[in-house]
Amino acid sequence: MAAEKEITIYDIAERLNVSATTVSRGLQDHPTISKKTKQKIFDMVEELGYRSNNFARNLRNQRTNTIGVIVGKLNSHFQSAAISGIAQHASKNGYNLLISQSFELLSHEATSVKTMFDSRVDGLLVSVAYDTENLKHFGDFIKKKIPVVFFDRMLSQDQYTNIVIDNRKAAYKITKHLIEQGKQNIVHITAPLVQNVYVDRLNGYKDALREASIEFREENVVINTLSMADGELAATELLKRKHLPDGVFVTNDICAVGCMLALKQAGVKIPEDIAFAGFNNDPVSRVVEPNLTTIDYDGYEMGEVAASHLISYLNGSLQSSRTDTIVLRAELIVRASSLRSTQL
Amino acid sequence: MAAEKEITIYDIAERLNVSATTVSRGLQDHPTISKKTKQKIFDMVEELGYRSNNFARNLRNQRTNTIGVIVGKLNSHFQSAAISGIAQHASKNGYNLLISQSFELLSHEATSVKTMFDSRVDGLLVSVAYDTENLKHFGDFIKKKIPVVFFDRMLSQDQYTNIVIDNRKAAYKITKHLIEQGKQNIVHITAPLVQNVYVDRLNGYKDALREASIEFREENVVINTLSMADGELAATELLKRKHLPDGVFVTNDICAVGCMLALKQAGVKIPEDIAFAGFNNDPVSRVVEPNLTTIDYDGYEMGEVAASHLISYLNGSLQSSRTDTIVLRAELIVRASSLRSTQL
DNA sequence: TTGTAGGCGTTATCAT
DNA sequence: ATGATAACGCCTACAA
Repeated sequence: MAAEKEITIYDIAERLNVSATTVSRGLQDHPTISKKTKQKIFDMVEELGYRSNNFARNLRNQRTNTIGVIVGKLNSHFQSAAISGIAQHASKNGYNLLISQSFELLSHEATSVKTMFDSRVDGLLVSVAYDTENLKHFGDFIKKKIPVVFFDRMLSQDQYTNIVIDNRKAAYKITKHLIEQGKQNIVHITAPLVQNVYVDRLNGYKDALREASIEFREENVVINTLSMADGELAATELLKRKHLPDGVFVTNDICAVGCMLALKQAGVKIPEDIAFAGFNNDPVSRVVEPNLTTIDYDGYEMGEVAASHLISYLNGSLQSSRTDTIVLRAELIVRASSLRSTQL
Repeated sequence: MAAEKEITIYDIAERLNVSATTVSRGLQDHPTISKKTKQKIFDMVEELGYRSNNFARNLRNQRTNTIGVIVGKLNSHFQSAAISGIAQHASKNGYNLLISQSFELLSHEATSVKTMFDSRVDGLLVSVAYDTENLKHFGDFIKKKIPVVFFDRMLSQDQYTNIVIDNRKAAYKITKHLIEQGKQNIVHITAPLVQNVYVDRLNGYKDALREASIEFREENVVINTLSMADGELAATELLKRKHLPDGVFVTNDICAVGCMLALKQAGVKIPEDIAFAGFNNDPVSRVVEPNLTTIDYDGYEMGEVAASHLISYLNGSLQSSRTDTIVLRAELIVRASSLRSTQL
C-alpha cells in the first residue's frame, strides 16, 4: 500500500550532518539542543515533509496516546454530546480516541473492554450498560493500574473516578415540583434499578413523596428500557388502570415523549389530567406539545470533564487521587407539561 | 505507568523451546507450522495471557489497522447513526476508528485531515463540511494512494468513491407530493449550495415545479445552516412576506420543526395554511404536531456500506474500482404535515 | 518444518 | 551541546 518511502529522523540527520539523536531531541524541544540547531531541524522537517511515526514512538515509549471510550449507544442525544466533548478535549491534548458501543449490554461491554485492553489504551472513559451490575470485567485495567473514569453512570465510589450529577436531588426537585402543582398520584417510569442513576432518581422521587406525606406505592414504579416505544407501551398500561395517575415522572425525555403522545392520542389532557416531567433536556422536549418539563444537564460538559480528568491522571498531575467523584450541575427546567393551566 | 512486564512472543518461544519466528508464524496460522506446534503455542498464549503488540506489528507492517472518520457534528441524529454503523462494521473487521468532527467548517476539516494523515490511518471516511468546495486538502491522501470514501455528501465523481442517495429524485418526489396537495407557492429552505446534496435537492425541487408548470422564483429559496434556530428565523422572515407561501420544503427535519413551531405560534395553520415537508426522518419528525412528512434514509446503513467499501479496498478485493458511486435507498414518508384535511 | 538475523523509527542511557 | 548504541516487539528473507 505504501508507495514512496517515509521520511525519518535519519533522513533529516543526514541532510543536516548531525545525529538522529540530535534530531529526536530537537523535535522534542529538549533543552540541551541549541536554538540554532533546532531551527535547522524544523526547517528541514518542513522541507522534507517529515511526520513522526507514532508506532515507533509508542513502541519505544510503551504508551499509546489513545483513550478508549465505551458508551451504550452512539446515537442518543446525551451520549453523542458527551462523545463530542470528549473528542474535543482529547484532540486538544494530543490524544486519539478509540470508540465503541455496548448497545447497553454487559456482554458487549465486556468484549469492548477486552478490545480496548488489547489495544493498550492509556485510559478508559466509560458509561456502563443498563445491566452492568459489577465491574469485574475491568479487572485487567485495575491489575495494570490503567485509569478508568466513569461518567454519568457509576457503580462504586471506591476504586474509580466518577463524573456524575446529583440524580437524587434532581429527581427530588422535579417530583416536588409536580406535587406543588397539586399532583398526588405520580407514576415513576425508569430503567432497571441496577445503575445508581436510576436507584438515586427513585430515591429522590421517594424523598419528595415522603416530604409531602404521600404514600409510596410499588405499582407506581414502571420499569422498561426508556425507548420511545417503551413510553407508548407504558401509556397503554396506565390507561388500563382503575385510577389514572395525575402525574408521570420519566427518567428520560424520549420515553416521556412516547408516553405523552400515546396518552394524548387516547384523549388524555396534559397537563390537566396528567402532568409530565422528563429528564435530560433532549431537544424533543421543546418540540412535543405541551413542552416537557425536564432536568437539564450538559453531556458535552460531562464529556469534557471526564476527558480532562483522565488526561490529568495520564499526565501524572493527579496520580494520587484516583477515586474522586465529581458532581456536575443539573437543573430543573419547568415547561408547560407540568404547569396548572392558571399558570400558563 | 506500565507495571509488570508484557509477555512477548519471545517469552512464549522460550517456554516452548522453539524460536520466536515459529511463534509468530503459529499465531498467524502460517501453513508451514505443524498443527501440534500451533496448538502448543495457542495454549501457552492462553496460559501467559499474551497479547500481541499492535505498535510493533504496525511499525513492522507499515499499516495501522485504523480508519479515520471525519463528520460535521457527532451529535446529530444522522451523523451519529452513520458513525454507529461504521463502528459496527469496522470493529467486526478488526479495524479501529479515529473519529473527529469538523463542526461543519472547512478549516477544521483540513486540520482533521492532516491529523489523520499524520496518524497514518489506512483509509478515510468523510462527510464533508458545509463550506467544503473542493478536495485539495485531501491531496496527501491522493498522493500516497490512501483510499478515501465520502458518504452522504460528495464533491466529485472522479477520484473517489461516494456513498449517497439520489437527492434529486427524493426532493422531486417530496415536492411533487406537496404540489399534489394543491400547493403552488412552495418555499425551499436549504443549506449553502456548495454541497451536491443541496444542489441536487434544489434541482429536484425545480424538476417538480417545472413538471407542474409552476414558475420557479429565486426568492422562494432560503439559505441557512439548517439548525432549529435557523428554522425559527426563517419563519419570521416568511411571516413578513406579502404573500405567505402555502408549502415549505426544508432539507432537514430539525430546521423544518423549528420553522413549523414558530409559524404555529404565530397562528399559522399547518397543513391548511402552509404544508410542510422535511428530510432525514429524524425522530422529532414523529413528535412535532402535525407529524412531519419527510424523506427516510438510513444513516446506520450508509455508515455500514461506506465502511464495508473502504475495508474492501484495504483488503485488496476492490483495488481497481476506486471510484464507484453507490446510491442507497431513500423514500418518501407522508405524514399529516402535508396532507389536505380531507385526507386526514 | 523450523531457525537466524536484520530492520521497521523512535528514544533513553551513557558517553564525549 | 551532541553522538553511539541498544532496545521496544514483531515480521520476513534467507538459510538449514
